[in-house]
Amino acid sequence: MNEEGLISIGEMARYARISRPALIHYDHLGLITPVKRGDNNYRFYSSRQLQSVRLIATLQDIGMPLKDIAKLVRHRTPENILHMFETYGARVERRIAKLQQTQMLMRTLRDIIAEGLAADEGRLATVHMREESLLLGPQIDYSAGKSIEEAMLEFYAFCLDFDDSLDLNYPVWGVFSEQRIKNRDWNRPDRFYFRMSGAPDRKPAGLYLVGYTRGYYGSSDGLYTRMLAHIEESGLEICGPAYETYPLNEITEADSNNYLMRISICVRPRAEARAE
Amino acid sequence: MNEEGLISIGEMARYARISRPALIHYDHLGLITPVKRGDNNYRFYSSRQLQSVRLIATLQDIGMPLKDIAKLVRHRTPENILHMFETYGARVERRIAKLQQTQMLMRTLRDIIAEGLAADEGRLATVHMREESLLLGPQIDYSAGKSIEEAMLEFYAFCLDFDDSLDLNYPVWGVFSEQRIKNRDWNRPDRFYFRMSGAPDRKPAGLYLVGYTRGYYGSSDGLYTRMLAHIEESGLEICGPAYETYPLNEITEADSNNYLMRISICVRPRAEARAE
DNA sequence: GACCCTCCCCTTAGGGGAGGGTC
DNA sequence: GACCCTCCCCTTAGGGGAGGGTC
Repeated sequence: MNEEGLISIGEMARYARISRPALIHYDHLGLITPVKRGDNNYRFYSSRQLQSVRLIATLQDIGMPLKDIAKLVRHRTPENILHMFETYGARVERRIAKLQQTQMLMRTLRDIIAEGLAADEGRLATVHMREESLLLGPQIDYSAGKSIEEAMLEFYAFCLDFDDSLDLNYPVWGVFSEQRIKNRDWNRPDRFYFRMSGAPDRKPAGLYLVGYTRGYYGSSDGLYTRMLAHIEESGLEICGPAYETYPLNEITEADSNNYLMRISICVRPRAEARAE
Repeated sequence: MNEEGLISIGEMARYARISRPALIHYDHLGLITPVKRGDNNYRFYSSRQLQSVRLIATLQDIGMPLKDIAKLVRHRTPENILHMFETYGARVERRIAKLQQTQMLMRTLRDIIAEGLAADEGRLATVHMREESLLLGPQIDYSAGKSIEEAMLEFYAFCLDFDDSLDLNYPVWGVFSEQRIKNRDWNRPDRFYFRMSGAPDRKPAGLYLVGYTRGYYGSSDGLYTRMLAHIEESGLEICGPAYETYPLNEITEADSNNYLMRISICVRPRAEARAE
């Protein structure tokens, strides 16, 4: 600080928490010009200018281009400033909502990946699973020779139809009906679904036989065969659909033969067994 | 969609909500390459790639540079992805907190400006004011010939000392002690303060005589003179400090002679009057 | 030694054509 | 007519020096 109570560019940078080059850039744009230049051409700012510098930095931080800031500063009136607060207040609101959505997404993906890492790949386990909320697509009609790729695209379109602001970030998985499993028709899901919190549909809580296997999408035959045998041997019976998920997929694996699939089949003790 | 269930770049752009040039850019960087090129050199993406495109777009949206995304995609493993979620989850958390702070700031500034616009500039009014939270600086010692500019800088330094993550966005205003007002020493506040919610100090609720005047910082003599006369005539007496604020200042006014100052002096009915 | 000045070159992530072919 | 391709030029907001002076 000099004897007039003015501060150098370095001091202003420190107080306002912006860089020295940024202040020089603002000066060049005429956004905020030091109140004085020394005989040595040094810039000197008044402490009153700190508030203006901070406002510029804050507006920039919430995404206002310097060009627009300059225009606003040139034509500043109470009305223009209030109008800007309204516009940008709404933008900041939306931005926060978006970031919170992204946090939800990251947590969901994290849980999915963690499950993949924790999977006991060799074993089949009968466990009680909690209810999950999911967005369930329509029944897929394969009669016209529709491919899985086509069906998946239709599912994406269905999701956008359901909520056109939906970000299609979540992995798409398949549901297989009891009938289809028993028919050993293991490569064509009945429906696709997203697992995401707040979705309208439910995977019911209950007993599921859970198994894991490695491989590219659709290489599930071996696992289904083992699971059906296990159901037979263990006195269980299928009592609902099977859900296929890929806890480890192209997001985490470079080698597509290394994707990790999980199948969970809804089961219960067999009728005869229960009658005993 | 073609017969293999693949989609064109335009379709991918629509589903993933990013621009066509952005997809081409991702392709050039090797970030996400279409599964196929047509004989006409058209790009064709598989529907499975939508998830990857969305992840890239989302990571970019939360501030990850494409270079880092490319590195992560090249070396993707469950562990690396989980680590990235942790790092960026924390960043998003901080970002949200910052944006919420900015919303608070915008609301406060909006209220201040709205007050300035609504001010009845000619009139003096005795009103009951609510408590306000503020950050009060130390008593200013003018004995060593300290200027107001210097004192204000010390106040800023004091604030950073109080909380070094404080953004100095809020306007700085002055408090004048009862003694100083009576001494007609109207140009040097006893303390500076910020008005901001959540601050530790208080402007007490109570009765205040409120007046407004236009002019540059410090041109308050005329208004104080009128206010003291009014207090005398109205059977009031001063019972606490005066608070000076500038509802309209360099933020909203290009002409510095047009700043709007508000003085609120803590008053009560005079003792003799009360005794009647 | 720490600061300040003025060039000047460089970067990121595409947007916007031009010029030409394709469904 | 709506899409797709490959250049190629342009933009925003400074960061990082070089080369030289100042407290």
